[in-house]
Amino acid sequence: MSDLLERLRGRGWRMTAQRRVVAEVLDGEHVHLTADEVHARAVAKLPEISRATVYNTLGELVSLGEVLEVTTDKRAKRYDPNAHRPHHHLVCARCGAIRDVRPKGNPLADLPDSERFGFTVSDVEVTYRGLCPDCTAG
Amino acid sequence: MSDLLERLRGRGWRMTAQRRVVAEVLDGEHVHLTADEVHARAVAKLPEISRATVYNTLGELVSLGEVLEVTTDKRAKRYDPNAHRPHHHLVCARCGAIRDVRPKGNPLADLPDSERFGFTVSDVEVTYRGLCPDCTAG
DNA sequence: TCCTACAATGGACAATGTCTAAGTCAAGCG
DNA sequence: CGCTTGACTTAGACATTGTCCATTGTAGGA
Repeated sequence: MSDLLERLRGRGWRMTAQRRVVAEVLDGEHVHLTADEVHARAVAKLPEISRATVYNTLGELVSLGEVLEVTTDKRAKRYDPNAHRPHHHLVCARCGAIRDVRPKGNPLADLPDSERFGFTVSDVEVTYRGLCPDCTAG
Repeated sequence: MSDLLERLRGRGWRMTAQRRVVAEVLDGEHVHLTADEVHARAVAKLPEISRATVYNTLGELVSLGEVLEVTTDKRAKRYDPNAHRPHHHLVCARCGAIRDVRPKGNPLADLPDSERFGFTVSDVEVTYRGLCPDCTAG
């Protein structure tokens, strides 16, 4: 949204048609798109945009903390525009559908010092796996 | 170990030199290898083993539940021979090192029905991210 | 020992992501 | 308003990881 564009401009991001389009695509649908899906949608709005630019722009958005990378399977990374609201993911093992969920506890607190092996732990990623209603029925 | 080979034989697995080598590699080091790393180590023991066979065998071991697939980044899948002891992973964001850890809580229980959206949830995967001691210091 | 179904091989192919050299353009400056 | 400049974009080659298939080999039973 313009929010996002505003923030980026404020950080000295040079605004180009390509970047605007990528940001719009991410903001338009709050689903988790792969880089290629983002590219496909971007091409629909700006036919000459290149794949490299989409990858670059996504990478920059991730660095800036505006977008999260999600790796649920080992196919493509997915990009999650919902970076400012902490949440986890529920993935269908059959069809790959992804839902955002918000469990109760705080998994970070569940990792005692004795299990940290000197690591500076800064983040947790929780992925629930199962079958979505459609795949359960089918 | 022979344990693993025993179990596989008991399930009617046809025993070949290639499969034995792959099982040995996985069992030898309790670290998390990528498919190509498994292949490299297997080649050292049995030079003519092919990449396809390693991939096939790893896939079968996963299907049989003897080995777990771990996807921490979007590089290669990693294979975790520690399938019979539930655990989670602690990953260094810089160098990629992986440790097995055992947090206290049960994240499955932290996902209320209202957040399950009709899914049949069967599994959770928790990945802690941070910096390992070496990378924290460096 | 011989048969046969299952397994292995190797090489082509597919999917995703990265890099580079050259051209293009946003935005500040005069 | 028109330069200038360095950041941005492009196209396509390349790299990595994984999958498929037709052919050849072999484990294990009869």
